[in-house]
Amino acid sequence: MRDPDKPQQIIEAAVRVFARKGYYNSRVSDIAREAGIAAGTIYLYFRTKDDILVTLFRDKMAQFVGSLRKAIADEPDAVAKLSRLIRLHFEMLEEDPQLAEVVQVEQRQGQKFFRGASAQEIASYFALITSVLEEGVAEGRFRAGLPVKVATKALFGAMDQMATSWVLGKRGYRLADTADALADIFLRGLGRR
Amino acid sequence: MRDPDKPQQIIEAAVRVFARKGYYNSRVSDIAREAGIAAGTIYLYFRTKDDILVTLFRDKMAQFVGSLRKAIADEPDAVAKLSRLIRLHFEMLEEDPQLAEVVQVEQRQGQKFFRGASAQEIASYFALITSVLEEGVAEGRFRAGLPVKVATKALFGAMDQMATSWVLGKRGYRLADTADALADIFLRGLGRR
DNA sequence: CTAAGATGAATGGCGGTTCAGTCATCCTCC
DNA sequence: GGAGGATGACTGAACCGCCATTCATCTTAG
Repeated sequence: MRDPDKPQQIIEAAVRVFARKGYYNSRVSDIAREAGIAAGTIYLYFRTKDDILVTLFRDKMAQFVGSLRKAIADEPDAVAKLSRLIRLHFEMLEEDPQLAEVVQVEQRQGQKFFRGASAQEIASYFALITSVLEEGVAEGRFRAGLPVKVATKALFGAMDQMATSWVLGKRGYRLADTADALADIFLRGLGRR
Repeated sequence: MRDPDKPQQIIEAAVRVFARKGYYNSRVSDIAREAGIAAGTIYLYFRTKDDILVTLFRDKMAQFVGSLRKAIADEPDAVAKLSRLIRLHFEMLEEDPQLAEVVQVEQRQGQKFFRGASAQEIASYFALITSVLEEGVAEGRFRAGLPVKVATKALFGAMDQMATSWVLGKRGYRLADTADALADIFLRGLGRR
């Protein structure tokens, strides 16, 4: 009789609370109140407070990468795929500003985040980008001998920084409006000629 | 009679301790022991534990940007400046792996870091990059109409991600060896043609 | 001798976690 | 069909370990 989507509700509540106050300033009891349950109940579904953050990130990230993967599959070539990927990355963050706040600013809690459970989810995003780049090289749309690993990290880092700046700037402009400019830099940077 | 470089010693000790155990797993008493002083002494020089982290970052970052600024001033044009900046950024991190660990992984403790005292130091690094890009446009070495703000964030983000990946990968290769590949991507991406 | 720096044991409070008790729901048996 | 019992999700007040910070005391330089 355990509510099967209570964990989900707790996670959604946690996103709102973390976005508002930051992870370390949030009390487990705050999350409980936001979710309309008692503090103790959270421990029926999550082992620790950290576990909430980790699960939150895993879920959201898996969803994020899944959507991206599906969406770019439609595109005809690597150039189109890359443009679409950048634009979609930005659009998805814009659609859920609270999640964006948490992911960009709160999520990166030291070793826990970077070396911990989240590493795999990031790796799968890297793999997605890498596959697009390799496809582009195979198609001859990106230059032969492109250092794919470097380019993957560079692109991810660039998108990530764009997103972080946007969040820190109180989202005072449309992030997706910068997608073309960023794509342009990278397409030139990766292309032949 | 206050030792004028005791704060510096405490900071250096903190770098070592934070690099080893992470910020949140480090006790103030650990830092004291590492510095060879009593825990209470730290509070003669720093208001709180957070203050140590913030000061650490401010000092190191100001130094970092200062060195970069000085070094690239020698270079003849924006292309050379950009290449030099990327290489130097990487070399400086490689020279002090413990500091790199702290800056890349431990430093980004949520709101404190991003919105707090460190923001200004990052802004000054952004300003440095922006000035190089604008110079490049003025020289005609980068294309006219280059979206300088986007390019600044993209380049910073790319370097930052390269550094983070390198730290997380246990520094199993030479970071500076990737500088040319990264510079290449950006110089093509920003250039004319 | 004095004053300022240094010490480190003691403190306080904070907040994650626990767990004894409550209650709603479902089952069983007369 | 309803009374009583069993189940287990849920509650939230209390606990307790932790550790940053303090301060009475000591040390040392001048």
